[in-house]
Amino acid sequence: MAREERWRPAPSAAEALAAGRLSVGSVFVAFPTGSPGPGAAGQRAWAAAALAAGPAGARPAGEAVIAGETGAPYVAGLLGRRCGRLMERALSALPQAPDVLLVDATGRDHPRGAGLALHLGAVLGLPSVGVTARELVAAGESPGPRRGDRAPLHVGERLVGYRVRTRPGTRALLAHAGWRTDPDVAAELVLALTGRWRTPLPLRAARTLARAARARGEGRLIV
DNA sequence: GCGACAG
DNA sequence: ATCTTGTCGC
Repeated sequence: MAREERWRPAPSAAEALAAGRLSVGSVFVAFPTGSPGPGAAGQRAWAAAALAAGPAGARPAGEAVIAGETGAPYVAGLLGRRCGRLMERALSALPQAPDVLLVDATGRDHPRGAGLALHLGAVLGLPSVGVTARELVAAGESPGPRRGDRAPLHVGERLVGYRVRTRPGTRALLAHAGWRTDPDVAAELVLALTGRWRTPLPLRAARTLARAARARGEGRLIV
């Protein structure tokens, strides 16, 4: 594989979004309500992708929902085997490809340096950034209390991302460098897509879509 | 041996 | 991830 050039929105993620020159694709996988344990192989699952643009990603530009089965049981460090295919299918079903992927998974914070966010970007040929609530193998202090405060996350000596305070009074999120992105772009993008909510807007949209599909699939909702 | 362990 | 219980805020 040829060397991949670093990607970064110019002049900044926030300005590119505001100017309508940057679209973001996000995915979320929902699992059956009340299923016991961390998750088995061949389990029913619903994956939704959301395409967003505009300031803070507030403009919906497309969506896709698919149903399927998990490829493997949940094992920390092997999330791709469980959710990779589902996420790939949902993202590929979007009406158009986004400029960057925002994935609910780790990037370089991984035992082999390649979490699912990084994999998805490589497979789909798109820059990617990871967002999680906690680290896999990385370590770092927690950031200050104000929105925008950040603290570095390291795996050994290598900087792999940042803990980012996206909203005061809530737990910091982890922004992970992914495919063709570095830790600073990851943090910048996550901050540009948050404000009112702790979670980046496109990720929230995908989560809502996936859970609605699950509700329909479980017969809990009409429409 | 014990706890930790992305979603 | 999902669940549960409780609290705060719109």
